[in-house]
Amino acid sequence: MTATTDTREKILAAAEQLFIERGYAATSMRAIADRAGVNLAATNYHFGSKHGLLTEVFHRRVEPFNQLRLKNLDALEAGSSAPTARDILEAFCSPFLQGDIASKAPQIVGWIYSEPNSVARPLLEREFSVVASRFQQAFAAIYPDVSAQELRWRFHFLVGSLLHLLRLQAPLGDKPSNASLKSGMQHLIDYSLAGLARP
Amino acid sequence: MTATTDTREKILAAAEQLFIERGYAATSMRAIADRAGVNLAATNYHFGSKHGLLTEVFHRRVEPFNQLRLKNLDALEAGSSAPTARDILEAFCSPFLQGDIASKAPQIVGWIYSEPNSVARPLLEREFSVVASRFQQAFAAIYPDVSAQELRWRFHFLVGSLLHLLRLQAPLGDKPSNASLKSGMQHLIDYSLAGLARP
DNA sequence: AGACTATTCAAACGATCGTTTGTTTGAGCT
DNA sequence: AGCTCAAACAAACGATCGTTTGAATAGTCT
Repeated sequence: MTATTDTREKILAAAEQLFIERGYAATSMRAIADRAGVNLAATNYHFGSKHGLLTEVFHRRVEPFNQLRLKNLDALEAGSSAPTARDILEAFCSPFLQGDIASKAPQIVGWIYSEPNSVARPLLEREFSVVASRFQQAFAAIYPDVSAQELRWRFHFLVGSLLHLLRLQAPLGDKPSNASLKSGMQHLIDYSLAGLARP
Repeated sequence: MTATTDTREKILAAAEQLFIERGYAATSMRAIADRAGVNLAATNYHFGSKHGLLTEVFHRRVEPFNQLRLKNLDALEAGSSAPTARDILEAFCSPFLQGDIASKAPQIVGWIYSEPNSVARPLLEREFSVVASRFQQAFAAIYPDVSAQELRWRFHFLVGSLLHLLRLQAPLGDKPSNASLKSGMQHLIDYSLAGLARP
């Protein structure tokens, strides 16, 4: 039993890292098995196929991550005073900084968006559509004078900035580190608030 | 002679489209040769290797494109009155809308940023480092009270929003079209100006 | 103990990968 | 006419791909 979860976990960890480093298509099942230190056939035994492994790698990180986002938003909306735009933005972004639950989530999310549409789109729709619409509604409640269409654009650009931060961690020329993601997120929030809260 | 350039051009066009659709690693030389309607060996004959083909596909679109960006910026700085932030931002973004010179450039640029670092990074450094630093200097001249570090962050987020727009054309739920890229670019400029020009 | 189930393993399956080979083609030149 | 050489071609190279097989192994229950 422990051997099973051990093997599964080692495969997931190895696949996760290799997908982030090289992308899905450029990562072979053999490379995954080698890095995990398990037999090649174990990958197909536990996950059925390469695509099944991809789905599981992505889901196990993003699912608890999105749960935390929604919990944050629920807490805000259940509060006595109306949440500010900064509150909502931090509820959306801060889970990327929680080391315990989301140590790899930033890189996973940054990576999956960069896969070809045929690979990424089904996973994105399944995991993110609920969260995206919930947060857009939250912003709409704050900015009643901004049209839904305009708000979608602003949210779109916010997500783009966020993904770029997650993928590169720091601007070109700077070197990435854990600290730079945290401070980068603060810069991102200040930057995005200016774009979101326009007349 | 015309047969030569014909074959080269057909290969480049086919590779360009397939790289955008499926990504570099997932696109085979056979798929490229098939779509181009040429012999498989012609691909290696004309470009040396798959990586050589990638380099050429990327360079031939981005080179004239960046030239136009720099020409726009030169024209602004040579003008009688000092350029505004909007002027500079439009000099940076508008070439994506020039159908003749850059019909495929938006998708090419959006795609290359999403390739794994081992593939994308060398190409990005070679083609974009000059343009990026020139435009950052232009912004620095306008905002003398903003530190260079802070300005790099803001430029970083601007690029992220731009790339997200180029990759998806429209927010999720909306359908992409030529018109939506043009109007999306206007939304992007308004959005980014707010984030760039903060106290 | 013996039967049953879950997991690991070495080995191989056919398919497809990027690249190379040796030959044939055809236009330009003397 | 004969010569030259870039270009196109069919065919194959060895390597690697995702996946499957069937036997060996370990753990659990009666």
